[in-house]
This record gives sequence, structure tokens and C-alpha cells, in this order.
Amino acid sequence: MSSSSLKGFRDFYPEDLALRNRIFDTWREVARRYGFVEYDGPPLEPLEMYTRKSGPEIVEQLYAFEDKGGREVALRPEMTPTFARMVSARAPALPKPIRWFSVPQLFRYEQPQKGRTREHFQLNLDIVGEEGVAADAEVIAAAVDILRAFGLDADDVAARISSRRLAAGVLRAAGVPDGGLEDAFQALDKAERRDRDWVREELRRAGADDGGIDRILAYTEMDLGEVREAYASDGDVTAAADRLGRLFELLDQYGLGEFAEFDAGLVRGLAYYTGVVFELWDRRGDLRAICGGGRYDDLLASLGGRDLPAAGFGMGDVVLAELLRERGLTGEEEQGLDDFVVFISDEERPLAMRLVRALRESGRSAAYDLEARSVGRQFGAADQAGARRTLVLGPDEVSRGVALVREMESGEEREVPLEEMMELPDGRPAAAAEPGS
RNA sequence: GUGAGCGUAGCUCAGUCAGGUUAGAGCGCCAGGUUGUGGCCCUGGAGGCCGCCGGUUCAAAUCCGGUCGCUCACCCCA
Repeated sequence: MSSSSLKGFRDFYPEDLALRNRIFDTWREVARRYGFVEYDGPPLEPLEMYTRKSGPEIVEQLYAFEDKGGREVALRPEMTPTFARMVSARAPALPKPIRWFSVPQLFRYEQPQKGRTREHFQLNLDIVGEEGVAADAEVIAAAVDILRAFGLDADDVAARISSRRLAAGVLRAAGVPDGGLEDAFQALDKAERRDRDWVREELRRAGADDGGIDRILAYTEMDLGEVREAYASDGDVTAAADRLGRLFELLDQYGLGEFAEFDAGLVRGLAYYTGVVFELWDRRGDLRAICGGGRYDDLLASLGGRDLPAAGFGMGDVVLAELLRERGLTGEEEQGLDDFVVFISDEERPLAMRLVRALRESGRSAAYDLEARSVGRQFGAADQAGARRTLVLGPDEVSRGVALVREMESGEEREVPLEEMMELPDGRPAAAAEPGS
């Protein structure tokens, strides 16, 4: 009670860190399986890197300050600008497409609540240099396969998919000028949380006429086939719908078709998306999106980097961990010991320590009771430590050159020659090795 | 920034409405019962500025005011 972590920042106790590590391991493993390589950058960047493109409202949520050299700096709130810089610097020399991922810790100064903290870890996975729809499918498939790797299936989660190009075509057809597109996207993004009148008013402000507003709202309820029908004569919409249709075909071929759903209302709040956008959602419960991403073909250039097409996503650890906990998929983390060495009297202590050392040298996790308490206490300590085996050394055993090995779960016991266990990987008996050699 | 709920042991919580001996329980921790065998059981122990400050009162965990913190929701969400 004397102190706690800063608001919105987390202490990771061993059981928490075990889950976090499992999440990281799974992220990295699936990314590796997809052929992505990991990179990282500085957690502290020039403030200007975020203000230039993001606007002043983001600055309010930044951890920003002046460093001792008078530089305006900020803890990174997102990885994309760093990624843009790094990938642009090497892009000319890298084989395309570039498949990179990272697991940065990101920081945002905002009110913590369920699923939101002031720091979190986020898997960022991107493909750069490939504008085809296959790259869109590849990143979505990777995101879905990550959730599958945690034991979630299509009954648990869904990938909601849409296209900004498709939505832009519908908005233009409704009278929204290019200058009003971004406002209209924002209105659609908030449509689920706001009432109809608010959305209508925002769309009107963005430039849509009355009939157009009705058509936009109708569009958000349509499936892809209905969109095609309603906009059959519109070349832009049809082209975007074709590409989306192709994306769903590809996801089907990945074997992930049952995860994929078209959601016309989805546009994502971020301004920089240019094509496909998607989010992964828990089908039950009221969690926030687990993951969000899409195609951002103009972003790298607009951040001052190379003009390269790109698609990717971010997946945070906070909502994901909540989901895994809810579903009981946090797993039994391997925290226990392999071996606990019990010695009956002080006579056996030196040998016990040599045995512990030999076990450790061989790669097993091993411990003994530092306090040399009663045998009963030592077994208790073995139990608490989660030991799978207990190796007992007493006068009897030592005189016969064996240890009594007890399997803790079954209680089964057998004698094992000490030489067998004290043989080092190189074949040299540990018993012959001098301490410290 | 706005609103609501909640702050008592390491954890989960009773006790607060109706102020009154030394503030409790379960779990966990330590020790003993048990110096050749863990889990179960029994016994004992450690561990509390009852969030903090002030007020009312003979007396405050309890009532009042303020304040800080946490949680959830709104706002926002790269």
C-alpha cells in the first residue's frame, strides 16, 4: 500500500509475465511461420515525428517532454512512423515484398479503463512493396492464425472486413466531395456508438445530400452481393467490390473462410487507410477490437519515406489477454522445477549440492532446501516449488551410490545410480569435477 | 475533461445502515505436531496508520466535510 505502479502502467508478477511471454511467443512463432522477420526501434522518438502527421489531438495523448539537451521528445504511441523510417532507409536494397514485424511497447496518456492502459505491447506486422490483394489476404490470414494458435476458432472470433475504396465510391455516389470523404469516414466509424440523427448530420456536413444519406446508411447494412447489385453501374465501386470478393476467395483458400465477414460499416478511425480495412472481434462478450489493420499505400511517402504500397495490422496484448482469460485459454504455464534434491542429514549435503550442480549443468531445473530443514519440510518445499521429481540422498543411498527418485505426482519411487545422473553432456562424470572448474 | 461505484491483512471479503472492550473470516505465508517422504488434518504465529486530512462526539473503520487513489462508463481511440 505504500506505493503502486503509475496509473495505467502494469506490474507483471510471475503468473502475469508467464501469460505475456506466451502471447509474445505465439506472436513470434506465427510471424516466423509466415516468413516475417523481427525488427525494433527506439521507444523514445522526436516529438515532431508524431505531431507532423497526426495532428494536435494526438499530442494531448502523448508522453512528451523536453530532454536534457532541449530536444522535444515523446514515448512512441505507435510504431508506424518508426517503421516507415526504418523500412524506407533500406527499402531499395531489400527484396520485395518486405515482411517485417515488431513487438514494441507503446505509450498513450489517456484514461485507463477496461482494455485500455497507458502502455501496452502491440504486435505490428506489415508487408511492404506489394499492392496486390494477395498481400491483404496474407496479413489477415496471419492475424487470424495467431488467434487460432491460442486455441480460438471461428465460433470465438471473426475478421470483419471492408474496403475504404468501396466506401469512398459509395460516398462519392451520394454526393460527398473528395474533401468531405475523411469526415464521412469518421462519421461511419462512430455510427455504432452514436444515434442515427447524429450520423445523418455528420454526413450532411461532409457533403452528402438527403437521398445520398439514405443510400449511405442503407449501404452500411448491405452484404457484398447487395452492394454489387446496387452499384452495378458504378465502375469505382464495382472494382473495389471485385477486389474484396477476390480477398474473400483467397481467405477461403487459406482455409479461413469461416472467420471472414464483410462489414460495410467498418472504416476504422485512422485516416491513412486507403484500401482494405479489417478488425478482429470477439463474437461473444463486449471486448474492444482485438486487432485492426488494413492497406495504407500512401502512408510511407507521406511520412517522408519511400513511395511504397503497404498493408499490415496491430494487435495489442491487453484485449487479447482479457479474451484468453475469459475463455480459460491462458494455459498451464510451465513454472515448476524438474528436480528437487532432498538430503537426510548434513553428511549428504555436499553430495546433494554436487548432484544439483550436475542436474543444472545437464539442462534440468533443480533446487534444494537452502535451510536444510526436516525431511518433511524439504518435501513440502519440493511440492511448493512444483517439482516433478524429488531425489532423496540419505546414508543408505549414498553408501550404495544411488538416489531414491520419487515421481511427485504418482508417488512412485525407484533407485537410480548417481553416476547416471551426474554424467555431464560431454560424458565426464560430474562427481569427478572440482567445484568451480 | 464528465458521471457513477468502490477504498478494511499479500489476495477475496465481512463489519459501516442503528458510533461503544484488544477490528474479524477464508485463502496464502511462517512454525510446531512429524529429524527418511509432499498434498489432507490439528495447533500456534506473523501480517492492519480500517486510503489520507480535518470536523462532530466522552468515544469514529462506522457519522459529516474535503482530498487522494482504484474500477467502470462517457469523451477520445494512432
